[in-house]
Amino acid sequence: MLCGLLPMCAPNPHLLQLLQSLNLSITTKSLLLTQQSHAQTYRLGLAHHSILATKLISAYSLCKLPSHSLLIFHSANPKNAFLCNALINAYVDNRRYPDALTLFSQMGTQYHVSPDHYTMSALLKLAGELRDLVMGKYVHSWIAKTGFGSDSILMNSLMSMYCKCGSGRGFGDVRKVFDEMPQRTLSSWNVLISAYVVYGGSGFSGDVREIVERMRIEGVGLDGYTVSILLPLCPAPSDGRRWDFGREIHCYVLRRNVGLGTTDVHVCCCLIDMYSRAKNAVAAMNVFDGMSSRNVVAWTCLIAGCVRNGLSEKALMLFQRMQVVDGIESNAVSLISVLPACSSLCSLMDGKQIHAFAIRKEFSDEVSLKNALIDMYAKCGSLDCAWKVFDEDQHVRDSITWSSMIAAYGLHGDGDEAIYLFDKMLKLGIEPDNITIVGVLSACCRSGFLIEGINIYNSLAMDFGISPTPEICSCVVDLLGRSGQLDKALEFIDAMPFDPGANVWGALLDASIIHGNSEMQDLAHKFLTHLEPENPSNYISLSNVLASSGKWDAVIDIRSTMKDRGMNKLPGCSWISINSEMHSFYVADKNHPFSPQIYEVLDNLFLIIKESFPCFDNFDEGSLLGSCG
DNA sequence: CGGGTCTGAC
Repeated sequence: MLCGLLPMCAPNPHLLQLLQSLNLSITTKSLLLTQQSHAQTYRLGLAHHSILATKLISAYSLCKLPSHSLLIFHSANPKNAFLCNALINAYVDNRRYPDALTLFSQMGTQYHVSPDHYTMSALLKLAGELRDLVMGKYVHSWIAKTGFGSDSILMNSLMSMYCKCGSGRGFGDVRKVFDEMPQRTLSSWNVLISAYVVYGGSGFSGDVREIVERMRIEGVGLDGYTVSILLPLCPAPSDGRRWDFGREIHCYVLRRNVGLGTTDVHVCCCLIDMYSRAKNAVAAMNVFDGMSSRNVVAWTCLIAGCVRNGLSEKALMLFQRMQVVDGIESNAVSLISVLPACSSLCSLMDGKQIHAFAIRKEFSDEVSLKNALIDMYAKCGSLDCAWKVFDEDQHVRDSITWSSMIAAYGLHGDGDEAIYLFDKMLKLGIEPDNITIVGVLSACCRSGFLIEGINIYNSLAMDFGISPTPEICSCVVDLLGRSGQLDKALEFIDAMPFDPGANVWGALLDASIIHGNSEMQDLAHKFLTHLEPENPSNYISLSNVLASSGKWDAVIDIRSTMKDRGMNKLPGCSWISINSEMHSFYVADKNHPFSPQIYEVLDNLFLIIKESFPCFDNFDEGSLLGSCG
C-alpha cells in the first residue's frame, strides 16, 4: 500500500513542469503554448487532472476559444467548483452570456456542485455585462446570507456591478457598499474612482479630487490602475492654465515607480494620450521614447497623438516604423488612427496602401475601419473609391457609414446624391444623429439647396428627436447666408438656444462678403474678433474685402492692429502631386513654370461658374482670389 | 501548486 501511496504524495515533476508551462501560457496568452501543454497532458496521462484542466480552461479562454474550454471541462471528471467557475468566467469573458447562465443553473442539478463565493464573483461580472440589476441584487443577498461581506474582492466585484447596472442612482449603491466594507484594498478605491468617473460627469472634478485626497490622508498609494483611471480626466477643461494635474500625476509615477515606472505599458499609454490632448506632442514623444517595451497600443497612442496635433507626416513615419523597426503588425484601430493623416496630407497613395493592407489582413468586416476609409477617400478627392468602399458589403454598415458617405457627396458638391442617400437611409429605418444632419445640411449649403436644407432642419425634433447643436445651427446660418437671406440669418442667430460661436459668425461674415453687405460684415467681424481675438484669419478675411473695394485706410487699421498683437498669418497653400512630383501654390502665385496656362484654365472655369450660379454675380475675380488667403 | 475585482489607442 505504501508503494501505491508514495507517488501520490510526492510532487510529480511532470505535473510541476506542466503547471509552469500553463502559467506561462496564461501570462503570454499564447495559443501555441496552450496547445503544447494540452498535448502534454495526454502524453503524460494527466488529461483528467483537475488542476491542469482548470488552468487549461482559463488558458483557452484567454486565447478567445471558449469552445475549447468546454471540451476540457467535459474531459475532467468529476466536476468541482474550480472547473465550473473557470468555465463560467470563460463564457463571460468571451461574451457568451447565455452559456454562462446555463452552466450556472446546471451546477447543482447536473454536476452536483454547490456554487461558492467565486461563482458569485463570476455572476456579478455577468450581471454587470448584462446590466441585470435583479441578478446583481440576488448575489448581494447571497453574500449577506452567507457572510462573505468581508471578502474584499467579492465586495469590489459587487461595487463594479452596481456601477454598471446603476442607471442614475447607481453611484449611491456603489458608495454604500464602499462605506460599509469592513476591509478595503487599493482596488476598492480604484472601483470607487471609476464609478465617480462614470457618474460624476467629465473632468478632474471636485469629487474625484476629494477621493484622491482622502487616499493620501489614509496613506493609500496610487497604483497603475488608479493612474490609468485618473489620467484620462486630465487636463480637465476647468483646469485652464492654473494647474497641471496631468503633469503632477506623471511626477508621482516617476517618483513612486508606479507600475514600475516606465515599464507599465498601460500607464505610459495613458501618459502619451494625456500629453497629446494637452497639445504637448514633445512630452508625449518623450514618454514613448522612455518606454522599455512597446506594443501596438503604445504606437497607436503616439500616432493618434501626432494626428491630433497636426503632425501628419510624423504620424505616417511612425506608422511605418512600428512595422519595420519593431516588427509590430497594425490592427484595425491603428489603421483607423493613421488614416486622418493621409486625409490632411491629401495623400491618396498612402491611403490606398493602408486600404490594401486592411484587405490583406481581412479587416473588411470592421465597420469603423470602413467608415474611416470612406472619410479618407472623400477627403483625398476620390469620391469613386469612397463609394466603392461604401457599396461593397451592405451588411457591414452602421449609421456612421451612411453619414460618412452623405458627407462625402456634400464635400464634392453633389447635394442631389447627398439628399438621395439621406432619404434612402431614412427609408431603411436607420436613425440619423446630429453628425448625419451636419453632413446633409452642409451638402445643401454647398449646392445651394436652401428649401431642402430648411425643411430638414424644421423636421429635426419632430421626425428624428434631434435638438439643434451649435454645428447644426452654423449650417443653417451658412445656408441662409449663402442664399442671400442675411437678415433671416441674423434673426436665426438671435433665436438660437445658445450663444453663437465663432463658426456661426464666420459663416455670416463669409455670406455678407459674398453678397456685399458691409453692415453685416462689420457686425460679424466685431463678434468674431471678440470671440477669437488671437485668430489672424478673422482679420485677414475682412482686410481682403476692404482692400478689394479700395478702402485702404481701414486695411491699414486692421493690419496695424494685427502687428500690435504680434499676429502672423501663415499664407494658405494648396498642393497637388502629379507623377510623384509635388506642385504647390500660394495666393495669386505666378511662380509655377506653367503659370500662364494654369490661369487660362482658371479663367475659363470662372466663366462657367458665373454662368451656372447666378448668386456669384456679386463676386469678382479679385475677391475670389482675395478670400482664398 | 487551481477559479474572482479596478487600467490603454479610434
